[in-house]
Amino acid sequence: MNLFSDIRTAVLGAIAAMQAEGALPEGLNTDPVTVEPPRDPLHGDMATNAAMVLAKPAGLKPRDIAETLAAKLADDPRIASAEVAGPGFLNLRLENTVWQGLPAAILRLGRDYGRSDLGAGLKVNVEYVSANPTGPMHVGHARGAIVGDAIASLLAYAGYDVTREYYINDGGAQVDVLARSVYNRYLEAHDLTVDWPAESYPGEYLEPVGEALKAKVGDIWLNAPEEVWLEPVREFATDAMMDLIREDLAALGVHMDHFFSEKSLYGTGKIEAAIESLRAKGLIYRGVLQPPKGKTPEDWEPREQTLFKSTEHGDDVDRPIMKSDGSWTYFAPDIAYHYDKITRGFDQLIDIFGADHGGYVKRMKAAVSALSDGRVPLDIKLLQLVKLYKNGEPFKMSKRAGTFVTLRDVVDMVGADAARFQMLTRKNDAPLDFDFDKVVEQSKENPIFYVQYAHARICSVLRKAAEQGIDVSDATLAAADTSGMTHKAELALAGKLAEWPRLVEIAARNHEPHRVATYLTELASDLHGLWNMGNDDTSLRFIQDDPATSRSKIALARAVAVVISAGLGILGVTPVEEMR
RNA sequence: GGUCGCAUAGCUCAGCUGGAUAGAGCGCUGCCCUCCGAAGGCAGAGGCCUCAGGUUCGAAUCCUGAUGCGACCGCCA
Repeated sequence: MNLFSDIRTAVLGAIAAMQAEGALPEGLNTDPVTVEPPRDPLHGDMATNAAMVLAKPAGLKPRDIAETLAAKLADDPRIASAEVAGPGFLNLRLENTVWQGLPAAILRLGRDYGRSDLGAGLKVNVEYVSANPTGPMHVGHARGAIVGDAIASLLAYAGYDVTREYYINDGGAQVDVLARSVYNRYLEAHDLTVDWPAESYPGEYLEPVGEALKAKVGDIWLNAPEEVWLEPVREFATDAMMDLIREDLAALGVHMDHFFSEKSLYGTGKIEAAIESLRAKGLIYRGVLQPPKGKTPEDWEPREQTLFKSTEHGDDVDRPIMKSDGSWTYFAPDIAYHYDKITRGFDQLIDIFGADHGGYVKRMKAAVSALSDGRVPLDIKLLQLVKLYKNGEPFKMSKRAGTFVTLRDVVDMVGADAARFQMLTRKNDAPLDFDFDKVVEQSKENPIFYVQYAHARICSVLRKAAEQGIDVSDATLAAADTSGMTHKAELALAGKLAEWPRLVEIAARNHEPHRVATYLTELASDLHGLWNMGNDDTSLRFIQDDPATSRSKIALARAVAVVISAGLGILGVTPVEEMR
């Protein structure tokens, strides 16, 4: 249920009635008609721009349309008044009964209040994290994991059929480097001394992998040439790394539906098939690229390569898909991977990348556009850096100094809930400050605490009421008589709850889960405000002398808790019932 | 040089995909617990929404350009 769309439907009905009477021409596009909360509550409960957006196509004055529309809408039993204001706004005031009925409706629906059919079951693939399987994940990966996961949850809540996917970069040269590093650890496990080349992963986390390899194969590869062991060690090592990564993700509460191996694209004809698909559209050719404008690399020399004509789909230059030695560039498997997603029937694709991959957005979008003939939209979210702080001081990461912060470190230090909420308080294209002390601080400065505190306070009221023998089950609360709910603070809180389904749709449409965090903070603020009003005006306290009145007050509070719980659920944060 | 992103209160940031007098937290000033959790709340002060054009009934929001900051820039993923 969504009060804003309900009223919008009423507005559209009134417009249709005016058309039937000849007061408005037929065939008007009503898509731009919105019903939204006015910025200033004094203007009413809801405002519509209908008269203003219809004025021009209808050839009429906005205020004239608004006057007629207002008269029609005033007949709606839910609408108390409709007033024309400003350049042609129509300010609507709803009957108190509408707000009074909201808590019961929310309690009946539970956390499903706010669910939307916006997605209409469309299949969406959200690809995120996709860290190279060469070591433990660091804080940057954590942001990607959390944001991707929250987008996936948000879209699922908004009615999309969502698949969470991880692309394992196990096909490139870096996994060979990993394999050699693990082989070194394997040699060390046999008490041999080894040389570490510059290109290697000397981290201690590979020691147990070397030990495990020794335990598995014994000494059979000690003197074997690389051709013999490279392939099996690579597989052994990447499996071990993926186990590590899966554990790290689980610690954050992230669970993928599908892991897609880049390696599975090689030698299976999948890359060739994807490229053939492009070739069939006339988008593959042999050619020589110009050097990048303004910055010619020292060793630049013209080379003929196999190119993808990405410029036909919005890119700035065509992109190489095959190196001059005939092997694929990294772009080729990326094309094949996205081709695979398209052929699996996804209607929309979302990729979560680090900001350092910004240069690949256009070519990737071009590839998806070409492969799907423009049918499948690809949205790429670029995540800015996470800046770490400790006690307000910048915290520099350094592998050598031993202050390299892994994803697991973050979870161990602040917990998955605090980490998740904090990472979701900023939009993706803004850098994020992450202070290890502030995210666990118990004060209103810390939004996660502030929201949790509101939820805990409500739970506290429910416990207290139950102790006094008041039945606070949702079913009983939903049946409470809320006709006494007339104070403007209570009605305003109900109004905030009415915005939840609308906010879900806006956030989902934009793939912006941070809006949920922002909304929850506002909702918590309203709850705290009402709570404190109870200090001066005892009639606003949730628990009253009379059980029936108590139930009607508690119904509103409980509805707030339900929405907080639903919102936190989307963010992957567990609502707490008491602060300790 | 090119591409992309960002620019809003002293600081950190929201701002509903174009709406009315631009919001919150911190910091500053002054208040509120005999009362469900004060771990909270209320009020005040604080703005050229970087700048210049444009689009229209209307712009912090969309377009163009400028300035500043950041990321990236042909066989590395």
